[in-house]
Amino acid sequence: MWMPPPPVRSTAPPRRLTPKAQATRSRLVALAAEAFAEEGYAGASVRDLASRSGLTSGAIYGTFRGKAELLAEAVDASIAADLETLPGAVLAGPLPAIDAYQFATLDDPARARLRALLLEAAVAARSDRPLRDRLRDTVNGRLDDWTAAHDAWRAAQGIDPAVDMRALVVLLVSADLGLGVLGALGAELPDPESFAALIAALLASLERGHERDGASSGGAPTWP
Amino acid sequence: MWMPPPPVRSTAPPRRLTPKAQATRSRLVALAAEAFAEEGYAGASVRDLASRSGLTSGAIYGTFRGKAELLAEAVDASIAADLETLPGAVLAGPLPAIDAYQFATLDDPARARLRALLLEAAVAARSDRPLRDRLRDTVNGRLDDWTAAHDAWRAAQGIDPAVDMRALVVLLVSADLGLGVLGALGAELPDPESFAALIAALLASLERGHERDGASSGGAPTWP
Amino acid sequence: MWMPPPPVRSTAPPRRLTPKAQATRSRLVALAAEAFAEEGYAGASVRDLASRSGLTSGAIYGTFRGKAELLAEAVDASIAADLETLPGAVLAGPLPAIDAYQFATLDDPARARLRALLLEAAVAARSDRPLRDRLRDTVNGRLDDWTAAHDAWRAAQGIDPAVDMRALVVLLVSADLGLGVLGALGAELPDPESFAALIAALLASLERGHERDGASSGGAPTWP
Amino acid sequence: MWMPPPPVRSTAPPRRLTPKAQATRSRLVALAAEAFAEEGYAGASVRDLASRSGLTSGAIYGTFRGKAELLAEAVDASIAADLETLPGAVLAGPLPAIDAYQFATLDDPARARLRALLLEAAVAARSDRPLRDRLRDTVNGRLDDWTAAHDAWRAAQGIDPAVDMRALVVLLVSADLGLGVLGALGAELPDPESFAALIAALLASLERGHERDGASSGGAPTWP
DNA sequence: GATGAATGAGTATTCATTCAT
DNA sequence: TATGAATGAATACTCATTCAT
Repeated sequence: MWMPPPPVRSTAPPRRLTPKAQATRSRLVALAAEAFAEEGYAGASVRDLASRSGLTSGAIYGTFRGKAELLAEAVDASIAADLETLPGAVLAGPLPAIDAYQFATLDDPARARLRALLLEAAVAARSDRPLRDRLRDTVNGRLDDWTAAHDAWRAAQGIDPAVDMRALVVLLVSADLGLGVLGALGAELPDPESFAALIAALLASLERGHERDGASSGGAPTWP
Repeated sequence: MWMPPPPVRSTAPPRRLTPKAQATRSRLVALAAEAFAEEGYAGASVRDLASRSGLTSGAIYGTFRGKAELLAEAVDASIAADLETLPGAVLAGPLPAIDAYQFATLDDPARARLRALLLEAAVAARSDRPLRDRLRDTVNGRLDDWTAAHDAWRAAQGIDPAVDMRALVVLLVSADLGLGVLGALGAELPDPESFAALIAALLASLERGHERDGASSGGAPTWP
Repeated sequence: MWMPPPPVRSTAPPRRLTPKAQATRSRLVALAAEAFAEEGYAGASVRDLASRSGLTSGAIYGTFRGKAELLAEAVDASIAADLETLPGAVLAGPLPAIDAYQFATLDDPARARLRALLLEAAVAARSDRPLRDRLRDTVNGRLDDWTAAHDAWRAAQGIDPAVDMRALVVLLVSADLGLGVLGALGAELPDPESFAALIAALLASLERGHERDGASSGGAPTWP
Repeated sequence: MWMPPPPVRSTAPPRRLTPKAQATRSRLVALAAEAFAEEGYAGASVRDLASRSGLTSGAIYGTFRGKAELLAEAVDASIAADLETLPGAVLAGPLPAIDAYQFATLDDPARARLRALLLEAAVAARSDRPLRDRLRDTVNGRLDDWTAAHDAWRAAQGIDPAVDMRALVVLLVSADLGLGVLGALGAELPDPESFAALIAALLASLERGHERDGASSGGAPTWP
C-alpha cells in the first residue's frame, strides 16, 4: 500500500523458531491474508483456515495466540510484501511519480487484496483494543517512513514549507484505502489512470506553487 | 459525508405505513445507526437493538426483512442527515471551501459516526451481495450529485477540462472514508485543520492551473 | 440434605414466566440435577442436556444465563425437594432422631444424588466466583434454619449452653457431605445404620451431659 | 488429614529411578498438588504444569502415564506429608486430643490445601474408574490405620464395645472433608476452636458413657 | 529423557431468524 | 402487529495426549 524508503524495519519474528515451525507459520500467515481479504475476517473461520492448510485448528493455536494475532501478522506480512512489488524503475523516479503509480495500479490484484485486508483489519480493530494497539505500530511506522520520504522530496524541490507533508501522505494513503471502502460499497469508480493523472496533477501543482505566490497555498479558508 | 445539491432522492419507504409504524421504523433506524457505528455491525445483535428500543427481536423482523436491511436503512438515513448539517454559510460559499469544510470538521462526532457506519457497511457488503446492491444506489447517487456540483464549479471557474471531476470527487470522498480506516487502525492523524488547508491548497492550484500551461495538469506520467 | 423448619424460603422464580416457559425451565432443571450428579458438572455438556430434553442448546441459553446458573438452580431445586422427603413421622419426633435419620438414609438414591450434586457444585464454585456467591445464600440459609431448630431443641432439653449449636449443625452437615467425598474416593464406608447409631449416641450424650458435671463438655483441650 | 500410626505404607514408586528422575518426579508431584488444589484438577492444564516446572508437556508423559496418575501421586504425597505435620506433643497425648487437634487446625493452609486436593480428586474419581481404584487403596489404608488406633484407644479406655470405631473414624474424617465442601460452597463456618471443643466434648462423652447405662449409647432409634 | 509440533475431539456460547400464539 | 420460545448452525478456543526427531 505505502512505499517505504531504505530504513527497513525488522519484520523478523522476535523468537527463534525451528525451521519447521517457521514454515508452518508463514504458510498460515499467507493463507490467512488471502482468506481474510477474500472472505472477510469474520467470515473466515479458524477451522477452515486450518483444514485448508492441511492442519487442525489446534495447530494454529499452537502457533498464534488467536485469530487476531493471525490477522495482525497477515497485515504485517502483506504490507511488507507490498513494498517489494514497486518496480525499480518507479523507485528511481521522482516521488510524485511513485505516488501516482500507487493509484495507477489500483486494480492490481495484490494491491486490491491488501486494501481489503486492511479494511477488514480496521473493522476488527474497532472492537478489539489489543489488536488495534498491535496494528497501530505497523501503520504508524509506514506512515512515518513515507512522510520522511516526502519531507526529503520537499527539501529537494523547494516546495512551500507551509505544506504539511504528513497530511499529504495521510491524504494519499487515506484515498487509497478509501477507494477500497467505496469499492466495497459498490461505487462506480473512475479508472485508475484518471486517478493517477489527477494525483500527478495535484502534486505537480505543489511543485509549481512556490514559484508563484507562496501565500496562496498555505492558508485555509475560515468558516463560521 | 458528501454534500448533495437540491435534487433530493426519495428516501421514503416504498410502502405506505401507519404513522405509528413509521415512528417505530425511524426510531429503530436511528438506533441501529448508532449501534452499528459504535459496536460494529457484527457486534450489535438484533436482540440488543430490540430490547434497547423496547421491542422484541420478532418485532424487528416484522418491520425489516433482516439485519442487513436495517443497516442499509441506517446508512441511507445517516447520509441524508449528514447533508442537512452543512451550514448555510458554507453552502453559499465556493465549492473548494465546501470541500475543505468537510475535512475541517473531521472530528465532528456525527461525521465520525457516519464514517464508522460506512466502514461497517462496506465490510458487511463485501460478503453480502444483496446488501452491496442495495447500498450501491445510495452511494452512486451521492457521488453523482456531488460530481455534478463540481462540474458546474469547473464550468464556472474555467478549470482545465482535462481534470476528471468524477475522479476528484471520488478522491475527496475516498480520503474522507480512508481517514476512518486509518483511524480505526490506530494511526496518528494530523489535525483536521491541516487537512483542510491542504485540500484548499490543492483545489486552489486547480483553479490557478489553467491560467498557465494547461498541458501540465492533464498528462499522467507513464510507467513501465 | 438438611431439613428446614417451617420458615419456608421462597423458591419461586423472581420473574413471572409463562406457563410454557416455566415447564421448560423445571424440566431442564430436573434434568440438569440428574445429569450433573451422574456425569459430573464438567462431564455433562450443555448440548447433551439439550438433546436429552428434546431441545437445542440455544433454547437452554434462552432460559438460563449459562451452565453455571443451571447448576445453581439444580442445587436449589434439589435441596428444596430433599426437604420434602422427610416423612411426617420423623418430623414429629425429637431432633436427634431427625438428625440420625439423615444418616440412616444415607443410601437413599435421591440423597446420594443430592450429595453428588453438591460435591460437583462445590468444585465448580471453587473456580467460579459468581457461582459461589450464588450458592452461598442457599447454603447459609439452610444452615441458619437448621441451626435455629437445634437452638430450640437445646432450650427445650436444657442442654449445656456452652455447646455451639451452629458448630453442631455444621458438623452434621459436613459429615453428610464428607461421606460423599469419601465415597467418591472409593472408601469402604460402614453401613448407614452404624452411622445413625453413632450419631444418636453422641447427641444423646449431649442431652445427658448437663445432668452431670457441665464443666466437662465445654472445655477444649489445649495444644502447644 | 488423618494421622497414621507407625505401620508405614510404601509410597515409593514401583520401579527404581535414577536420582535425577526421582527429583524431577517429586518436584512435579509437589507442583501438581499445589496446582490441582489451587486451580482445580480440571482447571490446571498439563501444559501449565510443565512450563511452570521448566519442562514440556511431553516430559510429563515420559514420567507419568497421564494427568490422572499425577493427581493420584499428588494425593499420596500430600497425605503422607500431612501425617508428618502432627507435633510430637500432640501425638503423645490421648486420642481424643489428637482428633480434636485436627479440627482446631482447620485453618492451617497446608491442611486446607489437602482438603481441596481431596475434593478435586473425589470429583475426578467419580468419572474415572481407574483413578478411583487407584485412590481407593490410599484412602482405605489411612482409614484402616486410623481405625486401629481408635480400637486401641477403646480397649484402653474401656469404652462401650457397641460403639463402632470405624464409623467414628469415618465420621471424623468425613466431617473434615465435608467442611471443605461447605467452605467451597461459600458457607459461613464457625471458627475452628468451636469445632475442636465440640469434638472434644463428644469424644469425652463416649469415654464417660460406659460408666453409666451402656444401653443408651448403642441403640439407634428406629424409623418407619 | 526430553522436545514441541500436531492431533482430534470437545466445549460453552452466540445469533439471525422463524413461527405458533 | 407483537411476542418470545425455539432453532440450527456456526465459532473461537482448549487440552490431554502422541510421536518423530
